[in-house]
Parts: sequence; C-alpha cells; structure tokens
Amino acid sequence: MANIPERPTLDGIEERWASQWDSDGIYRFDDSAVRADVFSIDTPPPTVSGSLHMGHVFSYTHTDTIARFQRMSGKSVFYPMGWDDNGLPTERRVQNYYGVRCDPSQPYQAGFEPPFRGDPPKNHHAIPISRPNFLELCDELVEIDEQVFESLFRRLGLSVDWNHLYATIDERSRRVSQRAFLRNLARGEAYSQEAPTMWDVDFQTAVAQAEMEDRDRPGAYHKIAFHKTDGTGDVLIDTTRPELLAACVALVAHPDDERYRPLFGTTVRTPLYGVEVPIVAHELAQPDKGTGIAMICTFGDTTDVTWWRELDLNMRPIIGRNGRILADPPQGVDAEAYETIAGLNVKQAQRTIVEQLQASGEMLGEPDPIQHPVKFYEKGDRPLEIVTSRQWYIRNGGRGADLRNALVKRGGEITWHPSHMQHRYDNWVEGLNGDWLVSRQRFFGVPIPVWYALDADGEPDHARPLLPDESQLPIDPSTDIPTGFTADQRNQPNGFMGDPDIFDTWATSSLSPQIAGLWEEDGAGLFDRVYPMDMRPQAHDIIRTWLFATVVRSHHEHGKAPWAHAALSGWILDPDRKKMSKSKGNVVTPIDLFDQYGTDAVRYWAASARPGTDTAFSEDQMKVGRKLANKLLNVSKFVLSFGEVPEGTQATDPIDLSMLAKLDAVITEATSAFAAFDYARALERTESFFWWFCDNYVELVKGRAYATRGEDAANSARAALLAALSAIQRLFAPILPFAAEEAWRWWNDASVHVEPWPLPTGTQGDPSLIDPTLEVLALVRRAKTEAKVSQRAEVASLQVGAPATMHEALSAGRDDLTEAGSILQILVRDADGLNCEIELVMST
RNA sequence: GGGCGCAUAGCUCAGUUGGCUAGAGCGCUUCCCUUACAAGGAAGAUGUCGGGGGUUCGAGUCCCUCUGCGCCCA
Repeated sequence: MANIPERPTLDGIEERWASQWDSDGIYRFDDSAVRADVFSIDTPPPTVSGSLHMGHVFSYTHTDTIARFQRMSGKSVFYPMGWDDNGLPTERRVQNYYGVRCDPSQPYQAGFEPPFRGDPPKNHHAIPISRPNFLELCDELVEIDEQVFESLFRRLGLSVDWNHLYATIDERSRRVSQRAFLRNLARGEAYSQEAPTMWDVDFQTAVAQAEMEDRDRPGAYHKIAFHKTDGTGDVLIDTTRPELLAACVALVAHPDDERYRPLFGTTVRTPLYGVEVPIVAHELAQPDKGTGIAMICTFGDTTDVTWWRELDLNMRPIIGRNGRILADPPQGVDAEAYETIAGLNVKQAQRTIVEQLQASGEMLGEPDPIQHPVKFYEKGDRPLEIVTSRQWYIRNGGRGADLRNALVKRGGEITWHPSHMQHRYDNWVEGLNGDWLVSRQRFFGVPIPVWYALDADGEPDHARPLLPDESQLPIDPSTDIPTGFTADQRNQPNGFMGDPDIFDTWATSSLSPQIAGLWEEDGAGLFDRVYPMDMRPQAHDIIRTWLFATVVRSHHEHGKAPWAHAALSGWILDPDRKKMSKSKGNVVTPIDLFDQYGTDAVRYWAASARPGTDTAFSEDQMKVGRKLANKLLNVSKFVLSFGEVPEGTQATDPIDLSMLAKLDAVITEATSAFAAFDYARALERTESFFWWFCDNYVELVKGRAYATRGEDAANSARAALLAALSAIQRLFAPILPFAAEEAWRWWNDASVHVEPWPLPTGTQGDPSLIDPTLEVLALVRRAKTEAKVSQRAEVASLQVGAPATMHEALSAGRDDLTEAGSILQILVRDADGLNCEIELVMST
C-alpha cells in the first residue's frame, strides 16, 4: 500500500492506464474459451466518414459497461470493432475533401494527385476522375478517418479487442459479403429483376424501402378533363402531377363508386395527346379524394406501380434516370405535342403542361394548393422518381407471408432492451411491401460478384449469371474474368460483361456477426464460439435497416436469430430537448469534454441514462461524474491509509456488519441490473450506496478506525472499510474504468478489470441496525449548523428519546456516535419517536 | 390514420412485483479551512407525482379516459 499519492488526481490517468491495458492485452479475447464461457458483442461499425459526436460516446459507453461487467463476471468477452467505410457517405466525403467526382468514362491516371486535400474553396468545380482513381482516394481517406475514430474510442476507454478489427470495405468483408450473397442466390433467396424502382435522380441510384422517408411538401390538385371516346362528354380527374399526362395509361375509380361504375370498361382520350386509355376499377382508388377518379401513370407513385401490375396495364415511361423527360415519346403519344416537354426537368414540364392545358381549355379552374407527403431518399434533396431498371433483391418477407412470419418469429427469439423496441421491429416487418433491394448504381462498395454472358448481339443473359467459385472471392467483375473467358472478350458479342453495380452498405454490414466472427474464414472455429452473439447494441433509429437486415441474413444463412439480446440506445438531445444537430451549432466535440471533465465523468453522464431513453446532453451530469470519480480516489486513499489488517481479521462490530449487510444488498442489485443490461440502474444503486458510505458510515467509524479505542476495535472497522472499498471499486469499474483502476492499483497488482465481480460478503449483519445512530448524528449535525458552529464543536450533553425497540441499536453505535459528534455525554430514554435534546458547549 | 414512448422540485432525472413523512444531483440560501477530499464538507427551502374517474385497507406505481410532448410507420 505504498503507492498512494499525497494528492490523488484524475489528471493524466486516462493515458497512463489506456496504454497499460494495451500493453498488458487485458481485453484480448481468449480463443480457447468454450461457447458457454464467451460473451460476444456484435459491435456497431460506425460510419467513419461521418463526424464524431456525443452519440457515439453515449452508446458505445453503454456497451462497454456491459462488456466490462461480463468480463469481470468471468466471461471471455468477444468485443470486436468495425468501421463502416463503404458506401455513399464516404463517396460524398471524398468528393468534398478532394474536390473530385467519379466519372466512370474517364481513363485511369497513374499517380493522380487530387487538387486539394481538405477544404476545397466553395467555387471549386469538382474534377471528374476515373473510378479506380476515385476508389484510391476513398481508401486513402477512410484510413485517415479510421485513425481518428480509433483514437477517440481508445480515449473513451472502450475495452474492445483491437486485434478483432474489420472494415466493411476490407478484403475479408468483401469476401464474406460476396460469399453470403452467392449462397443466397444458390438457395433462391436472391434474384435480379427488371422492375419499377424508387430512384434518386441526383445520386442516380436505386433506393430501398428502408432508406425512404416521407416529407411534407406543397403540391396542388389540377382538375383535368379527359374526353369520352363515345363522345358523350368529359371525365374530370384531379392530379398533383399533370406533367405525367403523357405517361397516363388508364383512369381508375373504386369498384363500389356509383358515380363511375357505368364507365368501367369504356375508354377516354387524354388531353393534349389524344391517347385512348381504359377506365378501370380498383379498391385502392379513393372516392373521397378529388373527383374520386384518378389517372394512372407509369409511374407517379407506388400506387401507380400496384395498379399497373395488378391491372396489367400498358407501360409509357417518360421520366429518365437523370430526372428529365425522356427525349422520345412513349408508344401512341403524339410526337409533336410531346416534343414541347422532352428534356425538361419535372418542374419545368409541369409548368409547360399546365400552360398548354389552360390554353386548350382542358384544365378547369386554378390549381388547388395542398400539403402532401412525398417520398424522398433519406440522404436526397429531390423527390424520388420511379424508373424501370434491373436490380438485385434479397427476399425479406416483403413479398411472401411465410418468410415475413418467420422473420417476425425470429424477432421474438431476441430479448429486447427495452422490451418495447420489439414493436418497432414487428411494425416494420409487417409493413414491408417488397423485397430488399441490395444493388446500387454507385462506385465505392462491395461489387456484386457476377458476370453475364453476352449473345451474338452483345445482349446480356441476365437469367443465367456467370458466378465465381467461392475460393476466388473476393472478386471485382469489372477487372476479374469469369472462368472460360479471356480478358479481350469483355463487353464483346459472345463474350461477357461484369455486373456494374455494387451492394448497398447494409448488404455488407448486415453480415457483421459473420465478418467479425470469421464465418467460413480460417478462424480456427471462432465462429462457433461467438455466434449467435450474445448482444447487439445499436441505436433505435436503425432497427428497420441494420437490425432487421442482420436478422434476414442470419435467418437465411443459419436459420437462427443472430443474437440473444438487442440493446437499443436512445438519442442525445440538446438541453432544449431537440435532437442534436450540426446545423444548429450545438454539437460539442467529445475530446473537449474528455479534456475538461475527464473521460470517466463523460462516461458517467452516458451511463446515467436509462437504456433506450433519449437523453439530454448535460455538462452538469459530467460535473457530478467528475466529483464522483474524485471522491472515489479520496475515500480510497483514506481507507488505505490505515494499512493492512492482520491476517484473518474480520469485521465484528455490529455497526460494521450492518454496513456490510447494506453493501451485500447493493451488490446483489447491481449484479442483476448489469446482467439485465441495465447499467444505469447498477450505477444508481452503487452510487447512492457510495455517497451514503462516505458521508455516514466513514464519518461515523473514522475515530474508531484511528484506534482511539484500541487496535481490536479499530481492526473491525478497518476490515469492514477494506471489504467495502474492494467491492465499491469493482462495482464502479465498468462505469469509471480509469478512476477505479487508479485507486485499485494502489493496493493490487492486477488490473481491476480482470478481477472477479464482487459477490455479497454474506455477512450476518442487520442492515438497518446502523440507521438510528445515523439519524441521531444527523440531528446533531443540524443542531451545530443551526447554531452556526463548526461540526467539530463539542456537544456537552445529548439526550436521545427513542422507542425501546431502538435502544439496542443505539447502544451498538453509541461509542462511534460519541466520537463522530464530539459528544461528551449521551443519555438514552424512552420516547414514542426519535428525538434529541442537544446541549452544545459554548465556545468562549 | 396506425403503433410506441414520455409527463414526478426551477432544471435533469430515480422511484422493479401497489406499502412508512415521495428521493438524488444541479441550481438557490446558510454555515464550516475538519489530519481522505475546498474541483470539499454540514445543513435548509422548494412537489395539486399532467387533468378526471375507477380498483384497493392503501395508488407516483394497476385499469379507463382526456390533455400535452416526442419517436416510428403509413
């Protein structure tokens, strides 16, 4: 116990202990552990191209407290880390950082130097570069970003095993991702299809259902006259998208709608273009919306797609992938009339069409403005359009009740923390309306590992893709060559072509358990020892994406749920209860807070938040955390200052046993709270006991511990203090890993983080025995405060009135009380309740 | 429109299966340099537990209902 500093301090302990843990390798996963002794964590790979913010600190701290608890409880903890670096966010960051953009038509330039490395001027025009050059810059930048993330997480004290590190673009991830996909394909769980697809016209890629969001946008109903072909007049429809008139393939009304029932089976001619279209019936038509009859276009929204499919209608697409009206009119549309809108963007086309309709008298009245929900890509700025294209899908229950039900059932096999989060999952799965679109028309990602044979006309055979052998993975079909072909046959008639697309990021990150666990890799059986994983921690906003996608892949590949527990973290709100956002300028950088309050203090703030609860950012809480960490050092110093007790010394004084009995209850509660992933409850119990311990118990027995009444009396207090301290330091270790380690190492050789989690001491003490004595002490303190004298001031006499049932307890604490209160004389008498008459010694 | 959550002191929040005068911290007021801690300690004031109804010997806690806020989905 010779290592206690004169003035304990929190300053500098992070660096010291973090590097010590690293060199001692205390967080290394024990590869020899059997599955039952393993606790495995499916750590979320953060998007490294995004910014580091308090949300990361918040949720990763939650996970780390659980990991530390499990490790101390004897588990070999598998706690990997991953970086999600592939995908659109990285592409955007690379564009903004280097001042370039990817243009696959550009030739590769060896040794290309980007115009900027960081902060190109606002007026800089992005330079088009080849795809390989672009990917090189992606690789360069993610490496820089990943170092920043790693240093933050190390500073935060995450007990991850950095030997188990992956990135979603690295070779292993590409191999696992492609392997899993090929197996999906072989089992019929993946397929490609030419179909109407939600399309972002700016990013020029297809978008999955999970990535879409509704935004309220202003629009307007335009009342347009269609002309009955039997010459008996017009049919009026309301539409918010008059620009799609040339794409109209039918009018639709509800089958029960008496107004339109006579018209079903007849035809009308479209205004401006004179195309004959049928009037059809479908339950999805809304009689109360507008005139109750609507035009069906290919395609204005997802309902159009449903109608088109179920009613077997014609196809007249007019919107191109760039969001502009196609150059050539669809079949049957008057070319002269169409020419006036060809090449316009959607807004321009709408203006033109409205002018033309007003001129021809085929639009009635003025547009009627409304607010309505419009579908957007969550990262996009313009409404999604629907274009027809060939895409890859993985079945997720969106097109089949059996699979959907099976996936709901898988969700039920997971224990959710908090439990109500399962509703979000069920809700999402039950509301799916299509399979999972996994192909993206982007650049930086895992390539889809297929080629297509080209026929004599150079047309690809999509029905029979050419597949690599698993042993060849990972491949890039744009550079690798399928078996049986040669390089010069690429893109030639009777040759082959590579699939140009990449997988969506989620298609790879949904395999995080397989990637981290070295599934089908040379992992010496690691996968079987860690999978299914014990815990998936993540934020609740990505239940529909990451969580669900992971369940889908696990269900297909392994026929089981990927984890036993899903622990959902909440959001960080700013102090005004608004979601923190950069644009509002209220994002604080974690490093500054670590510097200001210490890492443990910031972790304390994070760990104070109930699991799954959105939580206000609070520097006040960090101040409290710092105070707590500081107190832990100081009380440790005090307790350890008495030195060791003689071998075999046990606490015997009833007062000491009473404290230890209270401690036992706290250990029991903290243990079951941690075991149920409720770090906040464990902290709260530990913390409130700790302050009670410092303010009351320690103060009460301080004199006795100083041996004012002999060594034997002192040793009971010292033994109790040491036992409590040992437990307290370990109880705090998951939350305050640095302060706990600092104080622990003053009297122990090994790290507290590999010590066993405290067990109840099993003392036979009466937990409430100490309470009456402390109540009297509080009354004495109050009397001194009210008399405005020092707490050290002497009490000439203390007369305690107490029920007879309390006398024994008071008698047990009497000597300690005498010292703690500087009381010269104590008399106890019978009374109904507890009360005191206190006579202070008047200082002269 | 459907689903879920939240509402307790000025602020941030605990309050497990109903059970003593409803708690903590911050902030506020007063006092105290005391040999673990002044980035400390001792003490004090502050509540229609969102409104209404019900079950119960007993409700912050359970049930119904209303109001407000938030999130997810359409």
